[in-house]
Amino acid sequence: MQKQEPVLFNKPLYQRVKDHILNLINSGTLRPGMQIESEAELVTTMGASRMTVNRALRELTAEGRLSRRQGCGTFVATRKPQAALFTIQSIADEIRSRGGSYSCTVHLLQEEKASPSLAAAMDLAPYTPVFHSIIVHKEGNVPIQLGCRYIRPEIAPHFLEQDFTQVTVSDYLLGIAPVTAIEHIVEAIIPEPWIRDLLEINGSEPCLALHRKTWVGQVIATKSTFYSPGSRFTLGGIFTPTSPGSIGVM
Amino acid sequence: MQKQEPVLFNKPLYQRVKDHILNLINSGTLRPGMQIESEAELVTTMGASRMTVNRALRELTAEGRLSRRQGCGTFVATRKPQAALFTIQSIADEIRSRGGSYSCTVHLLQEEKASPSLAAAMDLAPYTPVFHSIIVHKEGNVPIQLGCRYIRPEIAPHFLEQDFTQVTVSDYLLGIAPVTAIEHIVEAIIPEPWIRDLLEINGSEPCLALHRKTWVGQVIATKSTFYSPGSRFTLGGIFTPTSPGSIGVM
DNA sequence: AAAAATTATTTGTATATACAACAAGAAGAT
DNA sequence: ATCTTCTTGTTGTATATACAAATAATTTTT
Repeated sequence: MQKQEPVLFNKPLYQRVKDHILNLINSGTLRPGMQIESEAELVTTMGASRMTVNRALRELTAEGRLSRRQGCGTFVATRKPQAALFTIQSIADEIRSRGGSYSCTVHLLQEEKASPSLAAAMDLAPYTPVFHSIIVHKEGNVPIQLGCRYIRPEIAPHFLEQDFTQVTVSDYLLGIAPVTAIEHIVEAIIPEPWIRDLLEINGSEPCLALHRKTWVGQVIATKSTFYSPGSRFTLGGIFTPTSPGSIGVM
Repeated sequence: MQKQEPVLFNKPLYQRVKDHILNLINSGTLRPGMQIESEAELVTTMGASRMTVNRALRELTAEGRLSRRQGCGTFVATRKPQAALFTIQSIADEIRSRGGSYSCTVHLLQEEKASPSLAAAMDLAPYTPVFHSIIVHKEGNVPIQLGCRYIRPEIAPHFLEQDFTQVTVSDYLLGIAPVTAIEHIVEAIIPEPWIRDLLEINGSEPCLALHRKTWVGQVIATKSTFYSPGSRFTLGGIFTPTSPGSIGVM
């Protein structure tokens, strides 16, 4: 006997509630900051139980589309464009999240005049002033990476006054400007002597260099990160179609 | 009179269940791929109801720490594997490693003459022949990413004869040529209609585009990958000074 | 009028229950 | 032996209920 085909194309109910809200947001009916129906109202309009509605709204909140306040209501999240799409994870968090003790040393933090080659890379006129920082990040006493940054001063006028042993450069910059694009180049190099010194490398071992250009509108910051030999990192990783978008960058 | 401070350090129960699992993972008691207690067992060991346990495990799954299969069990998600200096991880392995069924569709595989802009990006003379492929990768029936590649023919003369439903393009190319440098550019775009069609996107949701240039000596291949909305991936991640270097790239 | 207390609304968490869907193994039929 | 069917255990979803906690509006008191 043939088994009856259920043919249940229907998505789960909580997913239909999520789609319903997303449609209202994407179509512009619900705009950022506006309050949406309460759970109780959605229970009647969608014909779902409150727990199901609650799950839908909770997941949309975790995905950064909604913002909820107990006792107040549910609102369409104001999407700082990059906040929903980009989460740039700091090296400090990375180390602490695996139980290590993080510290860093600021070896240089000053204004310089851009060399012609740097100016070209940053779309500047030669000898324009730029901010330059060199910071070594450590896990315990072991140097992990060396960050060498050049930043256009107009983006962060008070850059030189910051205490980057307390707030990472990334965190500081991300609090100031919305990133619109990132470019990465990865290469294997023989580090120059000054890099070997700061990373406490003995011989002439090859190490990884990751060069990052960050666009903030048309303006540009560049960072070169040098990793101690034997370091590994992952470009690419897990991704799932249901989870919120995030990009972690060291 | 000062109001009495409630001092309620207790986290919610579902959070304590999450912490419990995370501790077992981080301490190494539970290793990637191992099966964890079933919901029913956690109900007894943690003293929570099944719905609460279910919520904890569901959120950990959404966060990429666990992998669940209906009827089978819950497993610690396998994160970064491998060694070698460069390990370019294929999307197929990525999907299979978390228990999904991988498939792909070759929508285009032909020789074309490079447009002036493409030729400039690839360091070619305009209208030089290049190989062009468009492939959609799916997990189950859900399109996950769309890969659009241009390749210099002299690198892979038999490119057009391959069956890329059996071997991924990445695997094929890596078997031929040693990569010497990679460049990534990540951006958020509103996908063009033909991309929306292939990724089965309804509205005009923004999706991530990852553009990769690959140097093989001086020669160049380019790939643009478009991710379905809501996808997340990680650029950067865990790195340890003791483990062999590896770079996974999708 | 201002402050305090109360009430109503809304979200946050937790439980018990139920059934569906899937996977793997066991038992039975061929 | 091999295939089929059944059973069992697992996760996935949905509901009704309950109480806690935060916020806003209202009422009462001073």
